[in-house]
Amino acid sequence: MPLIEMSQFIEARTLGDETARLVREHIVYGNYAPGSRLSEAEVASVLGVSRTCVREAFAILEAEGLVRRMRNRYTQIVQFTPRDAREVMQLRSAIEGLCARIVVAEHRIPLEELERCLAGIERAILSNPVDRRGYVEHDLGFHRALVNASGNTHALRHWSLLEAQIHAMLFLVLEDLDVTVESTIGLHRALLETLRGGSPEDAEQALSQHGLSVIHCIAKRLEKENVL
Amino acid sequence: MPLIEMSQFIEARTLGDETARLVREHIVYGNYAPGSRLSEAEVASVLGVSRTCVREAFAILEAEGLVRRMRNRYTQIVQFTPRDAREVMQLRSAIEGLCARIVVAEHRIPLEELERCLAGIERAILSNPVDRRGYVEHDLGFHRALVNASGNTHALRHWSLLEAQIHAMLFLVLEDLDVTVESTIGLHRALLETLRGGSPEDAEQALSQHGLSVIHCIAKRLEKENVL
DNA sequence: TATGGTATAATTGTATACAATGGTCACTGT
DNA sequence: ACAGTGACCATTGTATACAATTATACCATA
Repeated sequence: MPLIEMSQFIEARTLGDETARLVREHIVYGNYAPGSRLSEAEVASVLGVSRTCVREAFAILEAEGLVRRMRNRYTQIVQFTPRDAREVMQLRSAIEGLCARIVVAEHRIPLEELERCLAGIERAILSNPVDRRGYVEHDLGFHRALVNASGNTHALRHWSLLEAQIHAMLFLVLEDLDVTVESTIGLHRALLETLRGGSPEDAEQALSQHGLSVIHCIAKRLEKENVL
Repeated sequence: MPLIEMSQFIEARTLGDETARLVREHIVYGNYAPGSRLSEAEVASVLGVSRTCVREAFAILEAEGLVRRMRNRYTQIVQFTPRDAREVMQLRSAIEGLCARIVVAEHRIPLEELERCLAGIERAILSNPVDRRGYVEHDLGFHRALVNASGNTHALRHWSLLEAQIHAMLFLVLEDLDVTVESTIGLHRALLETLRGGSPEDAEQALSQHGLSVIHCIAKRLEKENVL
């Protein structure tokens, strides 16, 4: 019996795609300050690729809403305003509400995966209450699992675009995030209970509310950020 | 008094952006058959630009979900399955529901604009009942006006991505669209009445349902399309 | 005939060269 | 001193050249 040809499953990537991925990582992890300018030549030399690939990457990232290319001038990291935070979180809530409804209606709740994310959140908070990075990852993982379980690939695509922006915003306000085991775990456990026991409409409402409830704290923090 | 400097307002575009725009037009108007392959060199020569710009355009269009680049092989127009239609319309419904709720809650219903779109729909159907192109444009215009009026620019961005895909799908099934003045105008008038008189929740529900109701007919038609 | 391998063509991927644009800054004239 | 001008520099925009990969056609062989 021949070995499975893995090459079919490993998606081929061009240097342009790979560059986009690397820069995207830097953006969502807050390594580039919002509003700062990226030079094509500099990124190219740092990554050891040609400017052509970097330009392709920038074009992709602009389509994803992570950078803005000022034609004939420069491209800069998008700087999220409190308004952006509100709008993005509203949109996210709508999508997650939709997916929650589907997931409950079609009995596709990914219980094990959600539990694993909850455990991850708990572990991240307990192991290092100061460093919120692990928390952010697992929290987003929880929601991603839900969206993914809905089976709506287009919803997942759009949610992923929002995730990158949310991730970037959260990493900006990491220090101000007041996450305690009780509140966060409590909130997510409540969500899980609604998913298990509630109607599709209950689930939609719950997820929608959950997303909206975070808007205030992020927006307020960004307010200060932008004043600086 | 000096003339207003228009150059500030006309957004600068690169050839890559412009190429993306042109190809996008062709896709959403159904000039390229779904699944057909686009050659970089051919597009470049037709438009009289270099392959570099075409590649940038393809990268953008892939990020928008309109083409798929098969690395080292070719890039092809995405072919929507009935499942895609369902997923896209579900997502669209969720976003429009959100925007309808906002618009009603914040008393920002763009009445004149919506009325103008309704008139446009009516005119398009009456003037040429066979050619549905005008109808599609004005129908989408109605919904775009609503999303736009919500003031949520991110919702508008994502909705626009969906619009392109929906536009492409509708132009595929134009002949099968059975739109009569009574049904279409009636449905949209009902929406308008709910927006004017109903609660934000009523509006959300109405818009959400409206979008979902069209899924069936599009999906069924695409089923046949894909069999061919 | 079917299979498989090789040379060749066609196409995409990447790098580089050159053009064009915008900004900086010294210089000039009032 | 200050506004305006122009040369220069840095950066982006575009085209072309070349490398790498994939597809095709043909021939040899079983």
